[in-house]
This record gives sequence, C-alpha cells and structure tokens, in this order.
Amino acid sequence: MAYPASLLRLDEAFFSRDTEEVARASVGKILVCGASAGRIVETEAYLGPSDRAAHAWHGITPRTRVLFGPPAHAYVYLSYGVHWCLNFVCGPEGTAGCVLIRALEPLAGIASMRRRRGAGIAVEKLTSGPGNLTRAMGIDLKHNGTSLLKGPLRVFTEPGSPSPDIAVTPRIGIRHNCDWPLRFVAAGSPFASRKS
DNA sequence: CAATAGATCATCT
DNA sequence: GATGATCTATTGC
Repeated sequence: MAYPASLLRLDEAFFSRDTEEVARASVGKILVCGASAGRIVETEAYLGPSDRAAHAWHGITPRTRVLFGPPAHAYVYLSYGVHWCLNFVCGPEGTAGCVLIRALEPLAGIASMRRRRGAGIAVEKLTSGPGNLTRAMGIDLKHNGTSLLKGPLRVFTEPGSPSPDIAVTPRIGIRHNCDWPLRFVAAGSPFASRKS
C-alpha cells in the first residue's frame, strides 16, 4: 500500500487564508477518515455571500451557520437528496468561504470503500466526484461542523512531496457564475471527476 | 457514444 | 411545497 510514512497534520493557519488559496493548496493534500485515506486531486472554491453559487449567498441560516464559523471545520450537506458533499470551511471566522472536495485518489482503506460503494467499482471511480467520495469514505451529516484538527476527519500533507501541476477551470454542476475559474484539478489525474 | 430524465430529502420559503 | 455545489440508468443516434 502506498501509504506515505511521515505525514504532517495541517494546522488552522492553513485554512484561515483566502478561500481560493486554500482550494489551490488543498490539491495534493491527504484526507483521512477512520481507516480510509485519499489524496485530494480536485477542489472548488466557494467564496461567500458575494458568490451567487455558494450556499452562503442566502446568508446565515441554521444550515450555513458553520460556514460563517471558524476555519478548519467540515461543512457537510446533502445534495439533490441523494449525495453528501464535503467542504473545508476557510477564511477567518465571520467569513463564509469554503472549499468543496470533489475528488480523491484512494490511498488506504480501499476494501472498505468498495464495501460501501459496491464491489467491482474501478479504483479511479471509487472517489471521483463529490457524492462518490463521501459515500466511499463514509462521510455524512454526523461530520458536519466537526473540527478538521481534532475531529474524525483530518487533513495531512506529505513533507517533501512536490506540489502537483494544477489546472484551473470553471466550476461544475452549478447554475450561477458558471464561468468563474475556481476549480482546481491535479493536471491529468485519472482520479478527477472529469478530464482536465 | 452523447444526451437526458429520475431519484430522493434536508433545508429554506 | 420548491429547490439543488450530483450520479446513474436508460434512451436515442
């Protein structure tokens, strides 16, 4: 198993930067949930109330409260009544920036991922797409609002690993501001939800 | 192979 | 009661 030996947990400073910067820097980082882990290969930035495509556009509601809260927390919501989607809350407390995790490269716990997604699913498809990766990792509403520093979900970096080439494209699957280039993909990764 | 309809529910109006 | 930051199956070239 190509599970990197020495990992460094990201701290709050990583997440309290500009949303766009966090989205870009998150590509290549490693998400761990229980026994499963994967390298992040695709993210999208959602900026806050000024971003019509963001949930925060509606202002503070019981659901989006965590978006406006302190950084380094997980925001999990149900999409289309079917799929859970995972976000990192970032920017200083009071801002509503967040980073949607869209695709992972499975590193560990692949057997459990298959158990949750179904046997016979190709590795490249196990965690390709925001709904797919949460199902594979077993992420749902109970992770909403948990800390990325001390909760069940953690994010690590691999010291010494080169930063990947990153392609920037418009965001996917939204109806407003579809042309804003806020999607970050590890260039050429077969694990991304679409070709770059 | 490309296009599209349907699933399904937490949250908001 | 309407609405999606989606995915999959199915239909039609």
